Formats: sequence, structure tokens, C-alpha cells
Amino acid sequence: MAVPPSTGAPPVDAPRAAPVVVPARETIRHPPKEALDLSQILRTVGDPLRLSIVRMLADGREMLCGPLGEALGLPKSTGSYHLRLLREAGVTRTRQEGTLRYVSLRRDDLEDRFPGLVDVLTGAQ
Amino acid sequence: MAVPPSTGAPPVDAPRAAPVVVPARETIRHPPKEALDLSQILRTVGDPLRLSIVRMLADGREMLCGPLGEALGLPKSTGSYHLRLLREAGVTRTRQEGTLRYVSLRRDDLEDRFPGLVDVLTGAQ
DNA sequence: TCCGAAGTTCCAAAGTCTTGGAACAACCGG
DNA sequence: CCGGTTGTTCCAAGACTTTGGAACTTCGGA
Repeated sequence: MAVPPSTGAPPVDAPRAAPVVVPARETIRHPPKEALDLSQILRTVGDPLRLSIVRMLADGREMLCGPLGEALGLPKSTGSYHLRLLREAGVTRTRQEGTLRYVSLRRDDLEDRFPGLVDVLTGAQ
Repeated sequence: MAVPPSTGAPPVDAPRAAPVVVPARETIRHPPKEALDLSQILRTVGDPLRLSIVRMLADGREMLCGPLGEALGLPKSTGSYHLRLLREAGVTRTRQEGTLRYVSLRRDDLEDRFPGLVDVLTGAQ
């Protein structure tokens, strides 16, 4: 609580304030393949907005967050929210490059864990 | 508002009180096959309780509402609620016989509209 | 070094879903 | 025709989800 009067030198334990290296943006959390949960995935893609996103990614392309949200007329924060849910459910994968985030369908792992699911979602038979 | 004094004969316009034939229990509403909506279905089976119900019905048997709810430890009203959601989404079919309701998976229509979906839900490959 | 662009996080309001007790309806058997 | 059984509907409380503006972080370029 007590702030020492200015001595002209930096306070001796100020460096202790940040002892942990926070990896910040470089770490984007994805659930491991074995942790994917069918209920969670179904609940997540059960939202029409999010199902649209899955379909935009169906061809395997990577897309940026901006265009994905804009295509659905969403404000940035709302787009970010839905993309986070998709990533946390394991439906999409996100890769950072500079300030850009490339989003793609996590097709390989989904197919491995729940064969046929992606085809059902994207309407491919 | 004025009730006529008893005349020994039934009041002349009493039959008007029930002009519409209410089919009551005999009519259980199911969405037509063409109206099934993938988002709604996914949202519905995205609940772990409801996914369990789908799996209990996976072998094609009919089950009664009671046993379905009891197997999951649900009070009657809660079981009834989840079974209604499944029926309204087109996932199950319900048929009445006396006071009993037989519930089964609507596999034919689901397979027709969304091929592969039932297998994904039930874990069959 | 400052600016703008890309995205995220924070947060509160609004909306939707779930739960379970109580009351109810319909049918069956005795 | 009464009592039990099966299941539904009603309803209010609580939980969870969605929305979008504002503030913020990070990076790249001029």
C-alpha cells in the first residue's frame, strides 16, 4: 500500500512483478484430438451461424477471421466469439501469422474420431 | 352469465360450447420429413442426455417414455421435455397405445435427408 | 516512433434452455 | 365408477448463451 518516495532509482523488486513468461499471442489453444467430445461438437455446429462457417471452410481453404465474420454480417467481437467456440470444440484450427489468423476446418482429426461427420455437416454424401 | 333455472331439459345452446373437435391425445405432432432442419437436429442431439436417448434407441427398438427417463435418472417432467424436443426436431417418432407412448428413432427419414448422420450419432462406422 | 489494421477480451444486457414440483388428462382393470 | 399408472402441461427459478460496443494488444510499414 505505502509507495516509497521517489529515490531516483527504480524500486528494487519491480522486476519480480513479471516472473512468468506469458507466451501471449503465439499460443492458440486447441484441444488434443483424443479430447474431442461429440456432444460438444454437435452443440457447437448446431448454431446456424457456426454451421455456415463450417461450410465456408468445407473446401479445405484457410480463411481469415475478418472475411469469415463479414460474410455473415457479424461485428468483429461476435465473429471472434463464434470462431473461438468452434476452435475450442475442435472443429477448426487457427494459425497465426503476424496479426492475421488463418482458420481452417480440422478435417483430419474430425474424420479420425467421428468418421462421416464432416460429410454430414457439409452436405457431401 | 345468467344460468337459467333448471327446467329438466338441457340448455338449448350448451352444445355450442364445444364446436371444435379436439383430437387430444390421438394427435402427436411430428414434423414432415421435408421440414427437418440440420441445425435444429444438431442442436437437439448436442445435449448429452438427448444423445444418450438416441443411443438407447439405436437398435431400432421402441421404448416407453418411462424407462427412457428412468435409465437416465430423470424426473418424469424432465424426461417428457427432452423427448418432446427430440420428437419436434424429427429425431424420434412417438406412437400412442392406450396411456403408453412408444418412442423410436426416426432412422428412415433421417437417413434419407442426412445420410450418415445416424451412424455418426450412434458411433457405428 | 507513430499509425492503422487485425483480432481479442471485457462486460452487461437480453435471450434461450433446463429443471422439477404440482396439477392435470386419459386410459385400464377390477 | 374408482384407484392406479402413464405421461403431459404449467410455471417459475436458475443456468447458460449470445450480442455488440469499448478498450486493448500486437504487428507491420512509412
